[in-house]
Amino acid sequence: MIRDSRLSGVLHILLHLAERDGPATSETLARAMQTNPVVIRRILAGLRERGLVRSEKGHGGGWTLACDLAAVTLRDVYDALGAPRLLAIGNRSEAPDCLVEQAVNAALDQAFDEAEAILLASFDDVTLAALTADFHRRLKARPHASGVHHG
Amino acid sequence: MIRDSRLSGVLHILLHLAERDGPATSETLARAMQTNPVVIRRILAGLRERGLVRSEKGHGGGWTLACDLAAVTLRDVYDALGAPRLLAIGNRSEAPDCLVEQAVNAALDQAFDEAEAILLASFDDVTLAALTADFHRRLKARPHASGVHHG
DNA sequence: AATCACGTAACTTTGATTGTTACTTATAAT
DNA sequence: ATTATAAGTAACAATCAAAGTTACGTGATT
Repeated sequence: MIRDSRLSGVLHILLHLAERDGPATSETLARAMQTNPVVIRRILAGLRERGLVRSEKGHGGGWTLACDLAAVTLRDVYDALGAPRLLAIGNRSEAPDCLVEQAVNAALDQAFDEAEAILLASFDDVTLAALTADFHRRLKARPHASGVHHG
Repeated sequence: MIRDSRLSGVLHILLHLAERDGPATSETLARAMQTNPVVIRRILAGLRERGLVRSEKGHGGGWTLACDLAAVTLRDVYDALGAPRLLAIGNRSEAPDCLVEQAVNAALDQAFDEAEAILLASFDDVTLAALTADFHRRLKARPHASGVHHG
């Protein structure tokens, strides 16, 4: 079971954008994220629809932030990604008329629902501004680091 | 991202075993679970090492419960499966020296750890006996259902 | 001995994500 | 206008883990 790291990745991108003046191209972002420009465009397409980023074609084009960092939470970003599944384990949904399976599912679903709610509530509590603030704290503590990527 | 349903599946198996007198063969269990005997053996192998089930070879052999249902929790079963990953999303762990990534990871890890702890605590709270009790409640509410599989 | 059932290694299939190529469309600079 | 740049997107390939399958070995019962 492979871990979906799109949320982590897109936050990474947003924070990088926040540290730039001008637009960043998919090409640039892809190099920073060690992936492919098309992957970047795919991920950011959802965010653009939510008004979190803007894209411009042609010369001098690329991606820019289009939101107030203090007003956007991890939950907003998660939703913009299409609210992907949070839990790696789940119920077999075959034979739902089996009473044994119903009993098992009922017990597990309660635990799963609770955990998901906790996670989403945590996402609600963190703004992008809090992340950039944390980044600058780290930068201050290690001033020799540039904060941007080399490759 | 595919969901790991081994926990759900193995609980299903354990409850079925609890409803039987004699041993059940991998063949029988596989039919009930709509899967392959080898898959059953693979899953139950971990449980046998933990003493939750016993297996006997040869004529009249098969799988039997080897534990006190009231003393075993979902957590024990989960651990016997090798404590598979609970969360479907996670951090990109590339470029860990990037301060942006560190800030992102710190925020997410806190949320992830909390959700995992909640989930495991829920597992601790449910015994197999509670599951069988729930099954019998359902059976009583729908007495026409057999509780076992047809196939 | 013959049959039954688990033990296990090796391989195949499946399903979702991610990566890649190729091409189109829109914008800016010359 | 032409050229260069960069996103938009469809289609395809590569990857990877889980699940399924085959084949054969081991041990127990009859």
